[in-house]
Amino acid sequence: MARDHTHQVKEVARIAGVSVRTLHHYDEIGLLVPSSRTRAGHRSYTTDDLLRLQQILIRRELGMPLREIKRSLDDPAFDWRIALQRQRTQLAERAERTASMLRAVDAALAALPTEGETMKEMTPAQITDLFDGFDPSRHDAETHQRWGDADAYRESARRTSGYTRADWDRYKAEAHDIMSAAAQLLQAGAPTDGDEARAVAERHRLLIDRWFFPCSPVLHTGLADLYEGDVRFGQNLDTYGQGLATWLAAAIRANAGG
Amino acid sequence: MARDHTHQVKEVARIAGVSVRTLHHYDEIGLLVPSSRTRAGHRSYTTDDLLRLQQILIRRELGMPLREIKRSLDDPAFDWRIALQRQRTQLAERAERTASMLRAVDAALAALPTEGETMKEMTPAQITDLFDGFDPSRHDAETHQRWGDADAYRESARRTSGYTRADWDRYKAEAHDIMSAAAQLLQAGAPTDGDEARAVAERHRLLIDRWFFPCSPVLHTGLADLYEGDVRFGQNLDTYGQGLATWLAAAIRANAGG
DNA sequence: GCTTGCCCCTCACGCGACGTGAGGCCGTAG
DNA sequence: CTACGGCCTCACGTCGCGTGAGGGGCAAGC
Repeated sequence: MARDHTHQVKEVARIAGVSVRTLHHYDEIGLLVPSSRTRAGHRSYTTDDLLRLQQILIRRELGMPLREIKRSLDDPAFDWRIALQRQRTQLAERAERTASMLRAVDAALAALPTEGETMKEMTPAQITDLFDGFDPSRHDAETHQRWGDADAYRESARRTSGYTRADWDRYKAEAHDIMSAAAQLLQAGAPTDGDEARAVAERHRLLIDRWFFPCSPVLHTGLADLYEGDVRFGQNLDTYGQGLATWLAAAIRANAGG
Repeated sequence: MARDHTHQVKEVARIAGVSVRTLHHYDEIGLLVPSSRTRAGHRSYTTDDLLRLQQILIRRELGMPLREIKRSLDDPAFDWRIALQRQRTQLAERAERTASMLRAVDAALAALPTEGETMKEMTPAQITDLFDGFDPSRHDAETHQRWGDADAYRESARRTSGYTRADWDRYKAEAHDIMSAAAQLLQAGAPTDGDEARAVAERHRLLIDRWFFPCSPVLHTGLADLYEGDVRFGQNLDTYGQGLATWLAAAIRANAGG
């Protein structure tokens, strides 16, 4: 229990996954001053020092500048609520940016010349689509105004809701195609880890991704569980063929795992 | 149609959401040299330049150093489609990471002592608890594979598959509770943006989050669309009551938006 | 014609969070 | 006694810009 053994720099660096120079730096700026030194002047880190380092690294990962980290750790009257809320808004902005960039990537993919065709000129609207989400002032409108105000919400709602009847019809058609393909494969006895099954799973993933939310392969497996587990949904999916939900879920996992 | 209009720096900066200085910098280091200059020496960006800029910004956001970006973009073997598709998945992963960090911060905020009354100084132990849900090892699995490797991976693997029969029964019971509650509210004519509806939506979000995948409120709205849009699912959900899918979707959006 | 703005230009220094040597001390092992 | 690995302290380099300073171009209004 009494692990009051002290560590020297290289050990600490290895344990924490940072460089020795970083520890020197943190010492220089007073962010992490080792509790003691050996007579030879070598830095000697205690377990408490390691805990402090852990806190430092967590905050650094959150994007907090070192100066702020120092204050937050040294000042007992530090206002955590404000700090955390600021981190929250920063993270929320980052999330928005990432999501918007995904849309931008999609826009760029859509603008790609199809099969050897030459690139067409783009309309201004297409160009702005390319950079949708890159402009900080846009989500300033969203975040600063509490997310819920009319304009900003509608802008974001373009993805999160408000599909038209025609949109739904298109979605249903696309979904139907994929489900039919899956049902055919299932009936033909195709293995869930085969190339065809993976292709179907990937099509399904991209469908979700385009229509609803960023759907990485990993998240897709979670969705597969949801499909498979939710009997209500499974029963209906199975109208396409006995056990289709299970089959598709397995294919999705194979697609993500390989 | 022939939109071969060129843009000057400030326009490009505004569109792309970067500073003019940044564009100057990219010009200096040869990363993005505008195709032409006016006789006055002003930079003049074409649509192709904008496309290149988009690539630059995406890669930058993904943490690629500018020097590498330049090399990869100048490489004659560069394939737009492959690059864009790879970026799609990387962005999706990043979105997941950001979402999980957001939830960790939210959890920390929720764990804060309520209202300045008893808001004395926090003990180091309390602070540690605050960040309990925020173990960097999880994210590092993706970034540099530092701290934890096996454990973190297993944690995530456990989530993505392999539920037992008993697990499913428990899930179904929990889901049934929530759906019943929602059906009751719907029948009682409760508004979708009321406190009760939001509570149900939040319970649903946490259900998904615990059982299937990290489910932020924003992603939850996407799932709501999926619920609402997927007639097959909607029909079944509606066995709980007429129009339940639509009602729940609206409640979810209200819960995310407010 | 001249000023007023607004946009543009080129230096050029500053900054945060380290990286990267240079040059030297400490202690143990051969 | 020397080699070696780990530690130390300067101190300058790097990356991706921010932030002025000092000045030109050009259309609009006085």
